[in-house]
Amino acid sequence: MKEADAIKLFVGQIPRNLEEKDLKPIFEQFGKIYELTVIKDKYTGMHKGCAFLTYCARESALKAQSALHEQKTLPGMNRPIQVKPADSEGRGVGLSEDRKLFVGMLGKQQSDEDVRRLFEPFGSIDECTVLRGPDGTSKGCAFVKFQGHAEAQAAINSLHGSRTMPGASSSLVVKFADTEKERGLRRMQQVASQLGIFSPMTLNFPAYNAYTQAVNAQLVQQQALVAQSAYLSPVATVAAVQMQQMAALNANGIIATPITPITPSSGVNGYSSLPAPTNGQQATEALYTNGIHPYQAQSPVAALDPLQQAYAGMQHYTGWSAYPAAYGLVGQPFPQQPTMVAQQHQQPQQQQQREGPEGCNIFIYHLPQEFSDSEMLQMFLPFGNVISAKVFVDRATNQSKCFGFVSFDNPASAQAAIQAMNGFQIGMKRLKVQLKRPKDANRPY
DNA sequence: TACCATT
Repeated sequence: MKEADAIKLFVGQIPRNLEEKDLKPIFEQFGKIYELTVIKDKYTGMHKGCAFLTYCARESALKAQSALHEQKTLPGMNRPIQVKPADSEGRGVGLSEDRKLFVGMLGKQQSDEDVRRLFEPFGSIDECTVLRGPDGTSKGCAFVKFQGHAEAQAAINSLHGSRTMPGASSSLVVKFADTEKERGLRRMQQVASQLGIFSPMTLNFPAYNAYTQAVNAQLVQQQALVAQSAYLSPVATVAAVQMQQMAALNANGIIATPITPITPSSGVNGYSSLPAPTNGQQATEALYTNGIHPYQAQSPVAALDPLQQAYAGMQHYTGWSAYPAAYGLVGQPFPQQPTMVAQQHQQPQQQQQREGPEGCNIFIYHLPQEFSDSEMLQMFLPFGNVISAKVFVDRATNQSKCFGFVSFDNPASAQAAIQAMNGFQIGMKRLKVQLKRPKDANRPY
């Protein structure tokens, strides 16, 4: 079926709305395709914007690479498509991890070529890309991949901090790019800052002892929940913990006050009788000062996958663990254990825009710009079985329109989600969460 | 002060 020396290609810069069937015509003009797979998130099934492509013939792969790589830009993308042998094909060349550099503090006007010239003296460059925003302006940083680790290290040694580029606010940064684990962590931190939660490392507030004690007590419960749900799915676990924390913080005005008041179920954990910290930072610091976090050495989390470990890791750094106070605090009965992710684990495919029965579908507005299907899904997973989660995207720019729909398989979940999340403040905005209007609602007859 | 996308 395929030649013994066939090459598996990695294809990058694919719009997330294109599936295999859409991509096939683009690639089959270079030969018969043996396999074409869009890369999706293992747990959520979300399109990652790239794919693997194997032609039956080696020659077809070479033709496709030379015709397409960096040559053509797919609609909605701001960089040309990437077509090159997958990392797994690398013979002799080391993993990209230890030879790929992140370069920061570049001038906004520096191009790929400018950066390449700067790094050329240190060795052969495989890849050199300035990162750009949706409007095409440089983010002032780039990736530079050398063929070997030593060359990359040499570039760091002589270039890092060596000069200040025109227009840059400080001297050139040259370091190894984040590993996958670090990227996960960084994403979590972004979400954390979206929610107005800050690193305890940067703050120095006095500890809240009573609060800290209460939180400490809750940690036991939290560990139990984590242990339980770990059997379902790591993401579901994380989502559940995260959402309970968020919802509870929200309910207590620690990071936000919902427009729709949530009545704390009093006395579930005795929390309501404790002095509430006036803001998230104090809570964070209090916990951190005592060195408490829910994922100690013996925690059941120890054996979980990298994604979850990334979350667990973040708790060390960002003090996310400072917000567990919350258990049982959400007025709304806490949603049944989410199972959608676990199911999807077997069948990650065709997560189309399914709609639930009337009363099961909710409309969410004022989503953060950077929330995609995946983030919104995670946000609502804890309220029940999610049938679909769709953020609407501008077709021209591929940018979120900041609203979307989530469908559950039962009305109670939808109500729980509305109750807990309507008015939830994120940054300067509050989520609007309400039942989706039935299709024919506004039609006269 | 930013980290694209590798099953």
